[in-house]
Amino acid sequence: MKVTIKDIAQKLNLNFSSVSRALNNKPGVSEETRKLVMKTAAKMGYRPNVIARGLVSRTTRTLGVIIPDIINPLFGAITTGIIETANQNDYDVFLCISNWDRNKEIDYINAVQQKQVDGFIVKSVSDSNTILLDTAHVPVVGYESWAANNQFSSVSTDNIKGGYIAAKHLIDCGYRRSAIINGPENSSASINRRKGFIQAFIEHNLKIDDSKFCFGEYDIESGYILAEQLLREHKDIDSIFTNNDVMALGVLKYLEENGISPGKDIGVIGFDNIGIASMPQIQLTTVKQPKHSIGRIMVNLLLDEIKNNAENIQHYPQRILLEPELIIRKTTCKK
Amino acid sequence: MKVTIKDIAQKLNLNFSSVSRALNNKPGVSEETRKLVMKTAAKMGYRPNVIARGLVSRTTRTLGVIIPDIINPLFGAITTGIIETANQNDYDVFLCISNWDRNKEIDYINAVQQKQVDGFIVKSVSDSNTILLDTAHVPVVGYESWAANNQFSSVSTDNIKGGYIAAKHLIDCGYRRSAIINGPENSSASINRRKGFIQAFIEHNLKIDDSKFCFGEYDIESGYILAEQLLREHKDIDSIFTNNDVMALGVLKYLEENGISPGKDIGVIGFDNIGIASMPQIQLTTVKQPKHSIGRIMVNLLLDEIKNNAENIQHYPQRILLEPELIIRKTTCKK
DNA sequence: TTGAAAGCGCTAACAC
DNA sequence: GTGTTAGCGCTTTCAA
Repeated sequence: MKVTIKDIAQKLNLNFSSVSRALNNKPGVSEETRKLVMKTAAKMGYRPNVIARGLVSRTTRTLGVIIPDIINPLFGAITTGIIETANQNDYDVFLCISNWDRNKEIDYINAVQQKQVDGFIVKSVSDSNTILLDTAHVPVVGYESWAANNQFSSVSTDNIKGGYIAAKHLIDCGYRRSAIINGPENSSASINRRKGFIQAFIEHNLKIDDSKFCFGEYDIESGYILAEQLLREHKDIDSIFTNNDVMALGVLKYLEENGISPGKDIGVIGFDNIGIASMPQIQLTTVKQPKHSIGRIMVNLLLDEIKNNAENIQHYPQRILLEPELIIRKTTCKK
Repeated sequence: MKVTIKDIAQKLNLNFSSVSRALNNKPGVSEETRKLVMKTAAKMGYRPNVIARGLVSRTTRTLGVIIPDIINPLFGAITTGIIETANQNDYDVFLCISNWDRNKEIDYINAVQQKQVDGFIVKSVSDSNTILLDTAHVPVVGYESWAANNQFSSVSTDNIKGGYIAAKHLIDCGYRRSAIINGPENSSASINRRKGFIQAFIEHNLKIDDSKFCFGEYDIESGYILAEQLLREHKDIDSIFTNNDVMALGVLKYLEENGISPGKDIGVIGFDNIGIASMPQIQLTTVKQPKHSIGRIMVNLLLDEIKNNAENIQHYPQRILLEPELIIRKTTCKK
């Protein structure tokens, strides 16, 4: 059986509240009893029930994290950053994978709150879910959710800028007829990256054809299929910007299988800079997101809000925008 | 403020236990009040405090998961399987990343129990930690921990067999002078894979040189460094078996950078079959583990034990061994 | 310094 | 059908 403070109080002929004081290093117990209690607790294999403790303190020292997918190394790295930083601050993490499913995400948003997390982080699959975040009972930090009227804080890489520098690089390389493989049509990250991309083309008096935008899931298969489709329908495409590296891998897969050489025959640029992108066999040019930092920053922001909340300090949603960085490798180098 | 059953009881001039009954669809309330309660609860934004509920029921419908690393796609896939299966059974998951740190793992083993998980899954970094698992207060399922006297259940791919089929394949291909890049020296998975590998060599009257075993971390860098070292010290090596695919990627990286062609100049075979292994640019021959199934099976096993535990059914630790599968690609094909 | 008692939000046994 | 009460394991206030 699990041993409780009552068990150890009984054994020592003490009141359980004295045991509690001793165990928590609170004043009001003699050094003698404290030591005795500590020793007996250890001997009996006592483990405090933090659940019960949380009922009293109304905090659980637990954060919720809701992400779409953990196989994508981008989220793997962000999650690692989140868990590390949370742990450093003595928080644990509830991880929920929405699997890009809107309704599952909604379930999770409710679930973490029922589990009394002190706050949570969400990479929302759908902007429409952010209403739920505004009405959350605890602080929330979003990743890549940024609508002007959102009441919760958010962190994001500057996607417009990211798209811009991707396009700028392609243009500098001499590419003129780019296509974009986007994520889902309503993904705000995707929208902003595209916006920045187009902006660069316009600034250089180049035009980019709407028919060369296509949309898919953020996975290898989508990249593969859309590359095939684009290249079949538009013989003039000289470069492809994919909305993330995983999709770019799908593109590279298609190209390799069809004897098209990326960097020579066609330019390819991704987004994220996942680990695999630097493999010599891949050498994918991409726009880097500071993945690990994103996780760390989100947790710090969240913990701040949790503290402010506890101290009744007025809440203002914060928006943190991180710098993207161009990583030039071998899949772009026409000139 | 968070609304509780008392709040809604007060509003409705009901006793809070009636509200509880209504909310939980328990008998003992008129259909009329039930509906009224439901409606008011929804209107007031009531969210049950599952923490408090858990105090009473002594269950939390939460599983702990302790793994070393989430960036490695192997664990990503296993974790996805775990979370999916847990969710299907209405359980949530506490994810802990030990980062290959023995002491951090110990902390987590205690932490999840303090959080009153109903059971937990561990991929232990060190066999010495399994003592803690035997004395856990709740059911435990291990991944790749299998000592004869362990009291907890475990799931593993048949690593001996996996090593064996890897060696057999190399031999069939005509390779005769293999090296092994192992994981950490005390990793039981590593030990077993090596054992099976050596066994195949012996059965074929081939001998394999101890000096060609080297040990490292399960990451790309280790694979890279050890490949360099092995190939510098042993000019005669014709093939390398790495203990996981991530290390194999490091080997491939080294080979590519040094103009050595895997599959032609040297054979490379990995373990796990992570997604990236099938990329046409990589085409890594490997031994597949049924990653997703591993997650699913571990959860099912754990839930079984949780149920048995609740019903006081005698506990016998179970050991489930899954079949590895050879996936032949382009990094081995001497002949 | 220690004990007694209340209460965190909830469920469940028992009265009425 | 509804209210009362006790109690899950713990912290905290108030008495002694």
